[in-house]
Amino acid sequence: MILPESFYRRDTVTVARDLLGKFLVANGEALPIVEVEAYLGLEDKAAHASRGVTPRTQVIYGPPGRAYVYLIYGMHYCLNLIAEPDGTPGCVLIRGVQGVSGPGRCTKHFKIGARHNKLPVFHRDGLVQVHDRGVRPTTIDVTPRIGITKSAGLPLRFVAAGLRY
DNA sequence: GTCACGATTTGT
DNA sequence: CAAATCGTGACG
Repeated sequence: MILPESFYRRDTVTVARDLLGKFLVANGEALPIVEVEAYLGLEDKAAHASRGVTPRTQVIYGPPGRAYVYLIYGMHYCLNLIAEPDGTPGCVLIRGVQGVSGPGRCTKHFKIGARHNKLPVFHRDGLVQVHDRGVRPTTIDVTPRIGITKSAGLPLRFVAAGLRY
């Protein structure tokens, strides 16, 4: 089933952990999420939302269950899912799905780009969806986030060590 | 308008 | 280790 909007209306870390094992569906393909990172609000200097509300970060402050897609280094897209209630910032970076490692490779694989930004992921006919197929991670590894300089070291990266179908 | 920079990936 | 490549945000 498609995860409802309420799934995302929780604290960012909880959403991040619960996203492991859920299926990312786009471009006619479905693969389980195996690696994510949580990005918080003003106190998290590595998060785009830490600069406050701007045209770009507005979606992160908006209602949950939307996609936040942005271009990084002028050549790769990163997919995030908005968490927390409307008005509270927080999002989860999809770093990897089964067989595909790296946020840039992930979006490339699913052909996700700028046109997906701000789209809800809980709609039946949406371009991007997230499904629950009853798959759960066997264990979850927790580590610092990758590729950041600010707020480095925080244990906000979550990796599914295995998947139990 | 101008400018420095980045939640990456790939090749040397 | 360095290049590729461009939207965003800060500043004037």
